Amino acid sequence: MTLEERYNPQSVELKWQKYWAEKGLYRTDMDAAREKFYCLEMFPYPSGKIHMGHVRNYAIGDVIARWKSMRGYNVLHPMGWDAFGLPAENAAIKQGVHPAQWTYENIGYMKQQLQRMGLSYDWDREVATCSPEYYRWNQWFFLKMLERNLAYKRSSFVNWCQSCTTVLANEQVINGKCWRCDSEVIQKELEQWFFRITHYAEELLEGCEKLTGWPENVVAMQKNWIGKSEGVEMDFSVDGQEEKIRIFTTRPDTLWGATFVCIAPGHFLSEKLVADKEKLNAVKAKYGEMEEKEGLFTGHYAVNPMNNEKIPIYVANFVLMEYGTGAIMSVPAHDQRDFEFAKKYNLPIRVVIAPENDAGNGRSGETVKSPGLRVSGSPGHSLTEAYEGEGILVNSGKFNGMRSEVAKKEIGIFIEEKGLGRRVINYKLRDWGISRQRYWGTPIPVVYCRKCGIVPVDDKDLPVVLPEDVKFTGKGGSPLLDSEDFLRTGCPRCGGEARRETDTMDTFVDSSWYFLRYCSKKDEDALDKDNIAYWMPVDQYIGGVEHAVLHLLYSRFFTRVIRDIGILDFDEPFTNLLTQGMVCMETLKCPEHGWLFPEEAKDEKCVQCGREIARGRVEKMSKSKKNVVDPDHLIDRYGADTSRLFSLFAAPPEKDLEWADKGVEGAYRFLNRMWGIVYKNRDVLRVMRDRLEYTDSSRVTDHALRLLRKTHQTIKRVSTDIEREYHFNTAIAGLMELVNELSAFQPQSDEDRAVLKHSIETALLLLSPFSPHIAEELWEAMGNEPSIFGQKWPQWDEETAREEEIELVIQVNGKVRSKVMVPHGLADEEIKQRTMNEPRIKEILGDKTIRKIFVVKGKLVNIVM
RNA sequence: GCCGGAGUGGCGGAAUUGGUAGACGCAAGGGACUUAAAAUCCCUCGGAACUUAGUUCCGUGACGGUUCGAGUCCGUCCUUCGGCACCA
Repeated sequence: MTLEERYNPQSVELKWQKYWAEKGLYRTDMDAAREKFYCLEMFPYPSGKIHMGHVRNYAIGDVIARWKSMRGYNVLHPMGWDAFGLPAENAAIKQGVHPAQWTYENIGYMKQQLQRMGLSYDWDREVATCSPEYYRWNQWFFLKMLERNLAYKRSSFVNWCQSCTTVLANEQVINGKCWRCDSEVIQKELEQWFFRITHYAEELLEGCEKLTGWPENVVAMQKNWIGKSEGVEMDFSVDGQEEKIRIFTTRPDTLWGATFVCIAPGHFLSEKLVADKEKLNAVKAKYGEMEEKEGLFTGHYAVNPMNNEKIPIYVANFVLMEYGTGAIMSVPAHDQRDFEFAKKYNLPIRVVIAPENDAGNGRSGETVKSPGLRVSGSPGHSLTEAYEGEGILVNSGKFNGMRSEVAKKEIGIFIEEKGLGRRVINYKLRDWGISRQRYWGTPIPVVYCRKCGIVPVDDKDLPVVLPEDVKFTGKGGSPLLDSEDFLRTGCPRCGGEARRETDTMDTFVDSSWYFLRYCSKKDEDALDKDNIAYWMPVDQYIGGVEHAVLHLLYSRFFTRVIRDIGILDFDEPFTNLLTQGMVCMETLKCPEHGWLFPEEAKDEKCVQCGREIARGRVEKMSKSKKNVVDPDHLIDRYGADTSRLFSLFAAPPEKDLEWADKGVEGAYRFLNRMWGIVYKNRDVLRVMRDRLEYTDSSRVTDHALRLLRKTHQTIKRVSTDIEREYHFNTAIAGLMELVNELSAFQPQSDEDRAVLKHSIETALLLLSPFSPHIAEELWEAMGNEPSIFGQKWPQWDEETAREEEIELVIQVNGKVRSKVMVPHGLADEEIKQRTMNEPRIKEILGDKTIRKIFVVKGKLVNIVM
C-alpha cells in the first residue's frame, strides 16, 4: 500500500474502525486455557451526547483493555447503557416523545460517538437496562429478596423531591437537596419498598479491608457511610410510671454525668408524656432543623440506673428517631450538643471525665446549678465547651480514677452483669428505599389482592412489562396510575381481582449487577454461572468518584445477595478500582452576556458585544458554566487518536485534568511527527525484510546502537509506567523521547536501517493502546499484516537497554560539585579513586581532611569533610 | 468539627526504595526555510549574583527536626479541594 504524505486522521480512523468491526476483532469468548482480564468502565446514562468526562473515562479503559490484550490476556471489555431514569420522562412531558423513543435515539447517537472514538468494545454484549430482557432480572432479584426477607414494605418518612415528584434514597440527598435536580428535599410519609442492606452492614464494613485495589479515600467513604459504632443500650425508668426509656450511648463512661434525658419528637413516649400537644407539635415541626436546638420539658423525670438520680426528660428536635433508640442520655459536660442544649435550658452540667494532665488537681466535678458553668475547685474556670476527649473518671462511684477508654469496656460489662442493659453495635447505614413514583423504571413485581394482600408475581410471568399507552402530564403521581390495562390483573394466589404495584425501582438497582450481565452474551442465559465464574470479578473498574458511596456500595450489596442466592461464590465485585479525576476548564464571563462558551471569546473579548471578558476559576466542565469542549468538534478537528492521547497525557488518570486546547495541538504534532518518520523512511522500511540479530552488532554504528538502547529503555519505561498505577502521562512522555530520537536518526548502513525499522515498529506497538488507528495504519504501511493488535507487547532486553557508561555525580558535603562518566560495575574503591582524581574535586578538597565517603552504586558519591 | 487528598518554573506536570529538582509537553523569546504567512526544523528558557567560555548562592506552601544527603521521613502550622456532618 502507499502511504499518504500528510496525516489525515479522519480517513485513517474510519478505515480502521470499519476493518475492526468487519473482522470482529474485539469479540470475546470464554477460553479456560487463557487467563482472563475483565476491564470495565462505568456505563453512561444516555443523555444525548457524550462529554469530555466520558472521553477520558473510556480512553483510560481502552488503553488498559488493549494493553492487557497485547500482554496475552483474554480481555472482556463491554459497554452498555444505564437507560432508565428521569430525564427521559421529563423529555416526554416537555416534548411529547415517548421515553423509550427518546432513550433509544440517544443510545443510537452516543453509540456512534463511542465507535468514532475507536474503543475496543465487544458490542455483542451491549445491554440497555430499559429493555424488558434486562429489567426482568431486576424483578427476579426482587422476588428472590422478597423470599429471603431482604425486600419489604413499610411506611416511613422519606426524602421527597417536589420537582422530580419522587422519593430519594438517603444516598441521593446532597446537602438537603436532590442529587439530580438540586431542588429542596422535604420529608413525607409514604409506603415504601426497601432492600435490607443493613443485614449486610457488618459484612460490607469488614469487606472494606479486602478492597486493597481501591483508592483509600473511596474505602474511607464507604466505611464512613456504614458508620459503625459500639456502645450500650439501657433502660431509664420514668419516675412514677411503668414506662421505660431505652437509650443508646457510645459513652457509658460518662453515665454519671447524665443530667437529663432527651427523646426524639417522633418517639412513642413523647405523646404519652407531654400534655400540651401544641407545644409538642412545635418541637416536631423543628425536627431535623440544624440551626437551633429546641426542646420541651415533659414534666416527667427519668431514673438513672447507675446512681438512681432523677433527671428531667425532654423532647428535643435534634434527637434522631432513625438512629439508635430514638432516645439519649445527655451528658452536657462531655458532649457538645448536650452542652448547647443545657446552656439554652439552664440544665446542670457535671464533669465526670478529667483530662489526664488535670487529674488529681482537686477538681471534684460536683454538679453546678447555674449555667455560668463554673466548675468547683478551679475558681474562675468556666466551661465554654464540652470536653469530649479521653481522661480519668471522677464523680463516678466505684469507677473513679479509671481511664475512660478502660471504663467504657468495664462499665459495659458491669451493665450486662447487673442486667441493666446490653452492649450493642449501631450503624448509620439505613435500609435502601427503592420505590420511585415514576414511569421510566423497572415495575416492582407485586400485586395487591383484596383477599391475599401483597402477593409476588410468579417467576413465569416475568417480566412485568411497562405499558406503552400512558400519558405524560407532569402533574405528579406515576403515569402508571392511569393505565387501566396495567393496573388490573389477577391475583397469582387466588385468581381474584388484583391491582398491580405502580412504584418502579430506583435506577441504582439496574447498575448494581450489570457487570454480571456482560459475562454472558445477549442470547445467552443472563446469569450463566460458568460465564460469571470465568469472568468475574471485574479486574479493573474505572469511573468517577461521585459513585464512591452510591453505586459502589449497592453493587457490593447486590453481589453478596446474589452470592447467597447461589449464583456466584465471591464477595467483592471489583478487585481494582480507578477513580478518574474530573475534566476541568477555565470559565469565561462577559460582563453583559454572562458565562461564555470558549468559542464565544476572541482576543479576550466577547464576540457578541466586544467587551473585555473575565477569566474565572478552572472548574469541572459543565453546561451551566459553558466551560465545555464538545467531543464531536474535537474529533472532527484532530481525530480520535489525538483526543485520546491528550486526555491521557495531560495528567495521571486519578488527578483532575485541566483541558488546554494548546495541549491538544501538542499531542497532534506528536502524531504528525510519528507519521512523518514512517513517511520519510517508507521505501527503506518496506525493503527491509527482517530484524537485526543483536548478537552481531559489529557493523552497526554507535549512532544506531544508541537508538537501539533508547528503544529498549523506552519499552521498559512504557511497560513499567503502565504497570505501576497506570501512569500513562509518563509512559507517553517516554514515547515522545523515543520519537524525538527517531526523527534525528540518519541510517548509514543496512544494519542501521534494520535498527531503524525495529525501533519504529516498537514505537508503533507502544503507541497502539493510546492511539490505535494511526498505529494500525503505520504498522500496515511498513509492510506488516494487520492487525497490530494481533501482535505481542514488545519485550525489552536489560543488556541492550543498559547504558555503557554511567554519569557519576560527585557531591561534597551533599552538594553537587562535578559529574564524571564511568564504566559499569566499578568497585567502591575504584570509584573513590576516580573521584579523587577529578581536578575539580581536588581543587575543592585541597588539603582538608576527608571524614567519610558515601558511595551509591551506579549513581553518586558524597564526600564529607 | 471529623475523615481523606493536594500544595514543585509563566502553565499542565516529572522525579520508582531518602541520592543530580524541573523529564515530557504547552506558552514565551531568538534563529533557519519562505516574496510573505502558516506548517516544519534548530537554539534558549526557575531566580539571583559575579571576576559571565564558567562559577557561586537561593529555590519544591511556612517554620523546625532527623540524616553525610530531604520535594520525598518526623513534628507544628498555613492554604486549598473532596467527602461526611446534630449518628449520641
